[in-house]
Parts: sequence; structure tokens; C-alpha cells
Amino acid sequence: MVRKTKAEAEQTRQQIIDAARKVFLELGVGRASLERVAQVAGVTRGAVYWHFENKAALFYAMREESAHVFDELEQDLVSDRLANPLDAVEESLLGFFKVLETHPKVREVFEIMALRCEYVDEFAPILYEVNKPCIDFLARLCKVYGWAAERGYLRAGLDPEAMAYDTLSFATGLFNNWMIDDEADDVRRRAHAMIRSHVALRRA
Amino acid sequence: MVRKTKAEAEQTRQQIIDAARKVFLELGVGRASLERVAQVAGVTRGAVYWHFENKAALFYAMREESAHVFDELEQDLVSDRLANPLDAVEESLLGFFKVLETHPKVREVFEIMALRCEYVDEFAPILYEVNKPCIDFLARLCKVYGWAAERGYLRAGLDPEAMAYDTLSFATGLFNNWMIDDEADDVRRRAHAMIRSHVALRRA
DNA sequence: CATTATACATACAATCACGTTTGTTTGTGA
DNA sequence: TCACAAACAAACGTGATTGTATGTATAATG
Repeated sequence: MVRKTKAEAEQTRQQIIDAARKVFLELGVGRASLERVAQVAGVTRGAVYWHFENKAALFYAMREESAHVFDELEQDLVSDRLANPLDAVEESLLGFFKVLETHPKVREVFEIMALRCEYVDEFAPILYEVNKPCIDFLARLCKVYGWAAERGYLRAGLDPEAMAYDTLSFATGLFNNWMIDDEADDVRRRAHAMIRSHVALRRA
Repeated sequence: MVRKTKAEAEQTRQQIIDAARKVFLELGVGRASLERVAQVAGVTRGAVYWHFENKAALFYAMREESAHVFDELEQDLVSDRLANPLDAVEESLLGFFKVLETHPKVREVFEIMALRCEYVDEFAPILYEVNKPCIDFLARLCKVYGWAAERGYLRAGLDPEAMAYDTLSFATGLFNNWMIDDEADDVRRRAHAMIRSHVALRRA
């Protein structure tokens, strides 16, 4: 009972990625054996090695699935469809965490990348790929805060670039605290209010 | 040539911890074998297992060394020795990153914890111990921002608690971006300016 | 319809790291 | 000084993973 149809093969490939996500999340990337991934996927290691060269390749494939969910989101930020650019910043940040809330797969992948992966050797390059959208986000923030300043929406005396860096750090930190999700600070429930308060801080 | 003096034994223990830090940083905690740690320390696995129960215990010991470097720093925040509490916040944040710059061992431990460790099983509890100082920091920030509001140093209309959460996220994010240290954003060089700009944002 | 490459399952070999046990020397306390 | 335990080194056994090699049934292709 082998040699399945192309569609079926693609399906098993997807099953393997889904299984990898579960196993990576539970055991961490390092301790996750491809044997266990295969078990959870309902196949053998033969199938895993057929579709992916090794664990790193599987990790990259898993990541790429969720990487491009935010493309439209970033596009929104600089679309300039809102009169007040600061509203665009707010919406962009709210949208990011909304995705984390509504897309469990994406959330799990980000949790793996934040807390269940050691960035050495084959995995070290991922760190910079993960960081790349952040650099983009920073550039967009600079532009948008610049617009806000020009149009008088940014409080007088505030430097757009400085605001961009501040917002980048804020977003990064909120993301990390959101992932850890300690009951004591309850960041996950406060996230929306925090975002609004963060942006309000620089409104004219 | 065994049965060394107590002082010598303590020294080898320290050598093992130092070696662990190097190996963890290079290979990640998961891939770091105690054999390699022993080699770098100039001993055998026998010595490692004599001083530490296993890799996790060694990790905990390594961490604890650097954990209490910031105690005085947090104390400073609520010491109320500065007229303007916002200056205390600024100094506290600057002090944190100054420690990272001046204490390479501490920096390495924090880099291991941020990027070279998978928080599962025996390592999962560490995540909450790491987060505990953050909770403390948040509480202190609430108090200090409250003082600032009372004394009129906080810009009118700003909620002290909201400011505390914003600063916590900022600090967390700055720390993470500082660790990744991409040349593109150059956060590590801008850190001081970012901190000052962050605090300035809420001055009256 | 014969052939071929696909999509796996199974089997194999090799390494590696871990925990434990045993052995050895020598500080140290009585 | 004597007995004991500290502070390791060395050896042992074991299970877990990895990569590869081989087998095989069947979908695709001409």
C-alpha cells in the first residue's frame, strides 16, 4: 500500500509538518526525534526522510507556512488609507496579536521559535530571517511616524525615528511576555489595552 | 592526584560552570554534552557528576551565579533617592544594559537563556523564575510611576499602571533585540538613546 | 500496457551521550 | 596516626537517534 497519488503525498507531507509542530512544541526542537514525529503523523521515518532532508529542513518548512501570514498586515501599515497614521500603527499591532489569538497553528510556531528552539548551527540563520520582518517593520514605522508628524498627528517635539524604535521594542517585548504568559502580570489579557495606551502616548 | 583541598574542589566546580557557559553558548544547552563540558574544564565527566547531578543542575548553578547581579539595581529603583522618580526608572534601565556590557559572563548567561535553551521538561520551570524578576520590576514600576504622578513629574493624564506595563514591554523587547543584535537596526548602539527617549516620552 | 520513477516501509550500521559503578588517592577530623 | 570520606578518573552497559540502504507496490507516463 504505497505509491500514493500526488495529492495524497502532499497530504502526508502536511501531516508530517503538523506532527512536527506538535512534537517540537511538546519536546522542543532538539529533543524531538523524527521517529516520534513520524509516529504522530501516522507514518514511518522513511516518509519523513522522503519529504525532508533532515530535522532542520522540516523545521524550515514548518516555519515558512506561518511566516507569510503577516504579509498583508505589514502592507496595511503603509497603505496610508487611514487619515491618522497612528491609527494604522495601532491597527497593525492589534492585528498581529489577533492573528496569534485566532490562528493556533501560527501561535504554536511562534511559541516554538521563541521558547522551544536553540539557535545554533543549522538553526542560527533562522534567527536573522525571523529578525528580517522586524527590520522591515521598523522601516515602515519610521515612515508612518514621519507622516504622522507631517500631518500634525504626532505630539510636538517627538522624533519619528525614536518613536519607531520605541514601538519596535514595545512590540517585541509584548510578544515575548505574551508567549510566556505569566498569570501574575496577565499580559495576554491586557495586550489590547497596552497597545492602545502605547499609541495614545504619542498622539498630539 | 585526587582528593584535593576544599578550596581546590571549589575551584574545579567553578571551572566546570565556566566551561558549561562556553559550551552552552557555542552548542546550545541541548547539544552540549557533559563530556565536552568536562574537556573544556580540564576534567572528566566524573568530576562533573560529582559536583552536579546532571546537566539541568549545572545549568541552574550557572544561572544562579548571574541571577543576583541585578538585585542592587532593583533596589535602586524604589530607593526614592532621586527627586524625580522618572530619573530612577531611566537609571535603572541604563544600569541593566550597562551590566550586560561590562559583565561578559552575565551577558553570555542571558544570551544562553534567550537564544540557546529550550524551555521544556526540567528547563520549563526556569522560564517562570526568569520571569519573576520581571514581575517584581513591573510592581516597582507601578509604584515609582505612581510617585511620579503624585509629584507632578508624570505628564498629566497618563495612567501609572499603563506606563509600567509599557515600560516592561519596552525593556523586554529592547533586551531581546539587544541579544539578537542585527547590524541593520543597530539596537545595541542605540540602546542608551532609546531608553532616554522612552522615559522622556512620559515626562511632564 | 509496459516501464519507470514515485512514495513510502523496513532493515541496518554506527555513533553518541547518559547514568552508574568501581577504583584510587589523599585531605581531614577524631 | 588512623580511619574514613572527599574528590575525582576510568570503565561499563545501555538506550536513543541518525543517516542510509534496500525492498516494494503502484501511480503516472508514453
